[in-house]
Amino acid sequence: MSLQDAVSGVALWRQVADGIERGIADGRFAAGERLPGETEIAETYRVNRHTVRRALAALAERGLVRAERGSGTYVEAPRIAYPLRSRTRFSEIVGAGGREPRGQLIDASEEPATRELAKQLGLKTGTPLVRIDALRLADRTPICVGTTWLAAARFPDAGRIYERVRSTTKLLAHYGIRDYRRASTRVSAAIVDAADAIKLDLALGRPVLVVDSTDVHADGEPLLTTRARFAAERIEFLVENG
Amino acid sequence: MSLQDAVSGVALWRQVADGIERGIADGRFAAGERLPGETEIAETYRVNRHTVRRALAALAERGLVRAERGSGTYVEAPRIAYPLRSRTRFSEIVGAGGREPRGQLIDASEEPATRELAKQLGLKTGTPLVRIDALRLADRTPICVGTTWLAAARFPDAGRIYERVRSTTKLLAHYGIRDYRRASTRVSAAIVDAADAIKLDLALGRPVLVVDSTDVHADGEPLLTTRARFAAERIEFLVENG
DNA sequence: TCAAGTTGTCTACTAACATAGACAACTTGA
DNA sequence: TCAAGTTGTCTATGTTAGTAGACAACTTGA
Repeated sequence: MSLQDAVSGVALWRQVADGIERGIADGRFAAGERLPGETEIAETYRVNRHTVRRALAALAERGLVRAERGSGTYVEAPRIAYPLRSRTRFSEIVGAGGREPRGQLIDASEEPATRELAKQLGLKTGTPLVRIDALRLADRTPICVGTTWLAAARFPDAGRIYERVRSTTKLLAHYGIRDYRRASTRVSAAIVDAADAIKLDLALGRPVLVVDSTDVHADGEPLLTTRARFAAERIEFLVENG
Repeated sequence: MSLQDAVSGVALWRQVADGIERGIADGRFAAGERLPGETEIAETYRVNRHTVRRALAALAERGLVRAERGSGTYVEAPRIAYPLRSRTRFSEIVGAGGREPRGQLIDASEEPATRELAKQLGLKTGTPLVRIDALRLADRTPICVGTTWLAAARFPDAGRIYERVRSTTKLLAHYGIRDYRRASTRVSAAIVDAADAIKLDLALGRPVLVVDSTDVHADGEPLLTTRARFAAERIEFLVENG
């Protein structure tokens, strides 16, 4: 056969499911449209019809398709466009798409800075940091989980304050900071880990877009650094070019 | 157990391999460093040692780790930073990292514009386009495959010319275009498809960063549009912020 | 030298994956 | 109404993934 020799470690039905999902994501199968029949899909992927059924069942459980007995299987879903700008606000993007943005604090804690975090924030390794884990949703769909670190000494009680204001901008405003900007943004992709998969309601093995960013004060002082993981199947980034 | 109930369709050993790879990518395991012992990894992931061995074997085959009998398993690899700018040149980025950039034409053909491509290029659906598929490597490691479309009427023989000059900039220069800029860039993530997996020497099921971009003339006329797929495990994007 | 800890190899068993074929239940359009 | 095409369910069987335990081969440091 053609698929199974190429891959290892990923079940055939899963590969078929991913293939169909890619078709939905890139528009080959439009929302509302009928997918090819199970027999036809089985032929194109050169697998048994039962394998295709399993793939479709998995997609159906995630709400991407819906099977109708005697008729066919139909597509259900879209993707949100997310501009990467200096002052992009999550709520504005989601709101612009006619969806209701929501934020949710998962956890706030203190932990010492790793070498990497310390470098980002211009601190010494081991400096106490406030770590804030938050989840962002559009309507009821989870979009991303973000982990933000701030110097505990500079921003005392940041966790509790964030819990109240639920916004980074408002959090900084609380400490008298009204002007700040994005100093760096790094985008990469990875496979979702177990903890994020649960929070994002994402099947394990799915890709996430990982965005590492650092915000600095107008005078250049590093304020906070964030690592956000976006469900790749629900979002795409728009990069602004001069 | 903890992993297998959460996921379905992805083999346990594969999940362990991905977990370790993530650790390498984000620096938890630095290059040259010794990984925890197989028994310890088995305990942390709550799987059998044989499963861990299979995961490590897969990573070893991809050149990410190297096992030394009696001693331990050691990390081998890094990631290239790739700035997303208006006038970023692949060769400059790779060259700056001390690696030798290479380009390679995979295929050049003609095909009619889909609705989507026509929109990007400001043409009518069905207009004949030249399609150029190219692979880019750093030293001997494949970094990305890119598909570029140009209007066949505006750029006659573009495929053959590209084959000779092996550069988009030089190709446009051939038609007298010396000033052009990036009009839009969209970044998303997906799972590599079978064809790209072979070209990129990537295991199926691995994530790719998908970059859709359109370049326009100084006067705003759309020139070409590209869909490039980057091996996520070998690259990360840097977004420049004002 | 030697004990402790490492990777490498073997056998054995259970559960999940994949194929194969048959037929029921239902929808659609002629 | 009815035939063709669809999804849903069942049984059966071989292959791959995962667990379990034992021991060999090798490295390291005391």
